Amino acid sequence: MTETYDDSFVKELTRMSDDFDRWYTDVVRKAELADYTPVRGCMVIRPYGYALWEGIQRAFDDMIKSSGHENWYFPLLIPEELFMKEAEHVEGFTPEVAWVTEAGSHGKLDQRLAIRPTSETIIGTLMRRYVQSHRDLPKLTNQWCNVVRWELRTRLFLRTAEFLWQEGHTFHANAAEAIEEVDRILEYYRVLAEDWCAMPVFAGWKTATEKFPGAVHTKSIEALMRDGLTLQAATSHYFGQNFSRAYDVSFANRENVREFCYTTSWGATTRLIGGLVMAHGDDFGLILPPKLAPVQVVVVPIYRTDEAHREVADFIAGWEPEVRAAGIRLKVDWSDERPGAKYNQWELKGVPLRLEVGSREVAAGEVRVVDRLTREKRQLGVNALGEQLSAELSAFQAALYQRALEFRQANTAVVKSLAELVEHFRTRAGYVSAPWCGEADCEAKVREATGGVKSSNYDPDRKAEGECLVCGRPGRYQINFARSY
RNA sequence: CGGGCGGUAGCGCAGUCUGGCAGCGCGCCUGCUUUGGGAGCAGGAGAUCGCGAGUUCGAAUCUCGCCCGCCCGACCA
Repeated sequence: MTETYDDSFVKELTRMSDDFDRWYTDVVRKAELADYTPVRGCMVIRPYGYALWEGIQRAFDDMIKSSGHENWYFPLLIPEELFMKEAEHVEGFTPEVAWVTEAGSHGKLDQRLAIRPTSETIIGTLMRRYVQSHRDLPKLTNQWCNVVRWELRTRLFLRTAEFLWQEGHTFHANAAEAIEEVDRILEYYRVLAEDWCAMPVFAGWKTATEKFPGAVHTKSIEALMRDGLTLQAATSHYFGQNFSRAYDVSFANRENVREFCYTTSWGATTRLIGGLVMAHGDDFGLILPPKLAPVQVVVVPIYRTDEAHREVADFIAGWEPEVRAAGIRLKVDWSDERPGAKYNQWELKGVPLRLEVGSREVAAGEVRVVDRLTREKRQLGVNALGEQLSAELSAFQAALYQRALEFRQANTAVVKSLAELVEHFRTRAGYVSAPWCGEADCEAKVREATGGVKSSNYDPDRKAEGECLVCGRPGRYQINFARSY
C-alpha cells in the first residue's frame, strides 16, 4: 500500500524554485541549524547544526587517525613577524586578516597579532623544534579549530567571518611522500563527501589561478548544488619546500645532509553543512543523509484518549530498545503538538524516516514508515524492527546519493568552444566540461566572457577531447567550468 | 569595499512621505475542547520602534553619525 502527499505548500518556507538563496537561509534558520548574531559576519551554530558538524568530525577524525595522524592545538594569535615570512601566502591572505592591536591594560601592542586565517605560519615555526632528523618524519598533524577571515559578503555556513574547520599539516622527508599524502587526504575527503554526505564530487586539480596562496599545487573536491552552482567542499595542498624554507623546518637526512621538509596542508570546514543543505534539500526543507542525521528515525505517536496514549506508549516501548540497540538514532516525539504539525516540523529538519504509530498500528502490530525522500507511506511489521530500519536507512543513504548523482549527470554538458560555453551559461548552470590548453590566459578569458564562470577542477589523467576551447591550440586537460559559491 | 534596499514584540510586516495614545498576523502563556498532514474558542503576557547625538512643546516618523542584515558587483573555504 502506498500513499503520497503532494501538497507542496509549506508554511513560512520560501520555495526553492522561487528564490534559491532565500530558500537556503530560511531552511538553515527554521531547521535550527544556525542563525545570525549581533557580530558582523559571525553565526551561531545551534545544537542541531552542531550535531551535523560532530558527525562530520567523527567520520573524518577516524579516517586520519587510521593513517597515523595526531591532533594538536596551536595558538589562535600569530605574531605579525611570523605571519609575513612566505610572500605569496601573505599576499593571498592579508586582505582578510583580522589583527589584534591592543590588549587590556597593556594598551597598544608593540607587534600586531594576526587572528589565524589558517595556521601554516605558526605551525611551521613551532614544528622546526620537533623535527631534527629524518627519523622524526613524517610528522602528521591536524587541529580542529576556528579561524577568522574578514569576509565582506557573508552567508550562513558558506562564507562567514569566523568558521570551524580541521586543518592538517604534514611534514615529510621527500616530495613523493608529501604528494602521496595530498592524494591520500583528497581520497578521505571524497569518501567523507560521497559516503557520508551522499554528495557526489569531482576530485581533481585546481588550476594555478585557483590554488592556495603559497602552494605548489592544490587539489579539491567539488560538489554540485541544486541551483546548479558548484561548491568547493575541501582542499588538499602540496607545498614542496615553500613553507619549510620560509620557516626553516629542516632535518638531517640519512647522509647527514640538512634538507628542508616537504609539507602539505588540507582542510574541510563547516561549509560542508551548507553543502549538505543545498545538495539535498527540497521545498519541504532539509533532507539529511542517514549517516550524519542527528535523528535518523522520528516516531510520531497518535492518540486521542489517555487510554490510547497508554496503549501507543506500551507498544512503542515494546520495540524501542531493540531499535536503539541496532545503533539507530531514534527520537520519540511526545511533545504537545498535533501529529500534522510534527510531520511538517521533522520534514523541515530532514529526518530520513518517520514512524507514525496510532491505534491502527497497535492493533496490527505494525508501524507506518514515511520516507523523507519520496514521502511515500508504507506499513512495516515490528518484527526485527531494528534490522528492518537499518536496512531502510542504508537504502535511503544510497538513494540520496543516487539522486544527487543523476542530478549532476543531467547538469553536466560538454562543449568544444568558448562561444558554446558562453551560450550555455546564458540560460543554464551546472558543469560544462571542455578541453583546455592549461594556460591561465585562456582560463581568464572564460571568466571574462561569462561574467564569473570559473574553472572548477580537472582530472589530469583524463585527456582533452579536442583543441583548447579558447585558443585552439592542442588541449591538455578536459576541465570543468561552473559558477561557484 | 562600491551601488541599491532594509532594521518597529520571538518571527513576518503596517505605520515614517504629511511629527501627536505602539498596531496587525503568526508564535508564546493559561484554561477548555481537540489530535491519522501545520486545530478551535476565550483570556493574557510580551516593544528602551537597531544604537548614539541633534531639531522640536512633542520623534518610530525630520537631520547627522555609527552598527547589523539582504540584493547586485569586485574578493574569497
